[in-house]
Amino acid sequence: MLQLTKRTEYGLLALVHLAEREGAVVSVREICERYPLPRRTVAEVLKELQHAGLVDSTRGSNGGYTLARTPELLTLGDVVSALEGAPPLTTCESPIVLKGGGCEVQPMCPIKSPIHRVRERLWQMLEHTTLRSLVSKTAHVPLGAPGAVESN
Amino acid sequence: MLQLTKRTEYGLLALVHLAEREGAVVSVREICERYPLPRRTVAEVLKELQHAGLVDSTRGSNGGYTLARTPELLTLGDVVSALEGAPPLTTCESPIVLKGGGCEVQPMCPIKSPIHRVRERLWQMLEHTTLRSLVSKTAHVPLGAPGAVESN
DNA sequence: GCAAACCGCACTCAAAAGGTGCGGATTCAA
DNA sequence: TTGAATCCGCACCTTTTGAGTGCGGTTTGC
Ligand code: SF4
Ligand code: SF4
Repeated sequence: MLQLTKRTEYGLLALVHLAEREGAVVSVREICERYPLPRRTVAEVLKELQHAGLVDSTRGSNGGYTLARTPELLTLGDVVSALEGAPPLTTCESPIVLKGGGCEVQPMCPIKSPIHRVRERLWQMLEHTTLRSLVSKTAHVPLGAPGAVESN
Repeated sequence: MLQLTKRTEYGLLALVHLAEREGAVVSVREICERYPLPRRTVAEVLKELQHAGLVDSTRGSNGGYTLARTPELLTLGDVVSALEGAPPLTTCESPIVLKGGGCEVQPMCPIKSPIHRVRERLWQMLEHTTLRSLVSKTAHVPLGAPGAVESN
């Protein structure tokens, strides 16, 4: 399904919050007080982002995460790539799996090449969308609004 | 996962074949002799495409499917839309589901708007890719190549 | 009448996504 | 020193989605 995973959304939200608090060490708890997200899963995602080198972690009592680069150098593509792998878009062209022998149609596939082209474009779009552009557009939203949601 | 479903690929392959045999009534059997695909599932897909008005069906002994429009007017977007619904890209912005009450973050979501923008772009790409462009690029491939695949 | 094709529903099976349990290590601060 | 807060790592479970099939029916041409 042509859709981003929830994990990716969580990651983006977390990164946006990290960017807003530029430089500060931010705990998962704080992120989940800002947005009504499952704490544990967000932690999972942050861990993956740290593995991918997008954020740095500080352990201990006042620990948390910080951006590893400036928001200008952090793209949507980086996040997607870190959390979902490069977008294959088709079953073949996937650098990861290729299990089960791959697609039988491949040698005669007429749609492989055109779809590959679409994939490249999509990827370019993602890589040209920086975290900065996500933050700036919402820097003026009211922060104090009590959402009053109950999930976790 | 940012990926097209196999059903969509099957649909595209079928449509390409229909386009190649312009106007002719083509049976599912013939498509599956051309490409090594699970016959039954392709039939399922064709049925969906017919429901969406992309192909016409003819019943009976010499029955099969034909394109409902010319390849120039049939876009990748039409196919994806028919088989997967419009690409939501995010959990919200999905015109179909919205079950479970939708996303709790929505009222304060900083990434909704930018991602929506990406989605629009993607959608435009898909809608500007016609079936014709898929066919023409492979009109010269050798058709008699015996792939020698065993599935189905 | 028979065979070939589409029609329609519902059902199973497998994979992916989403989320959690639990114990451990690290740091800070009282 | 003690304890609370935080990240760490692995494995596990549950829900959702995707892929494919069973089976009987209807339509059409020979
Ligand atoms: S070879 Fe063609 S049909 Fe097979 S996975 Fe790639 S694009 Fe899809
Ligand atoms: S509101 Fe934001 S977090 Fe929620 S589904 Fe939409 S984009 Fe994702």
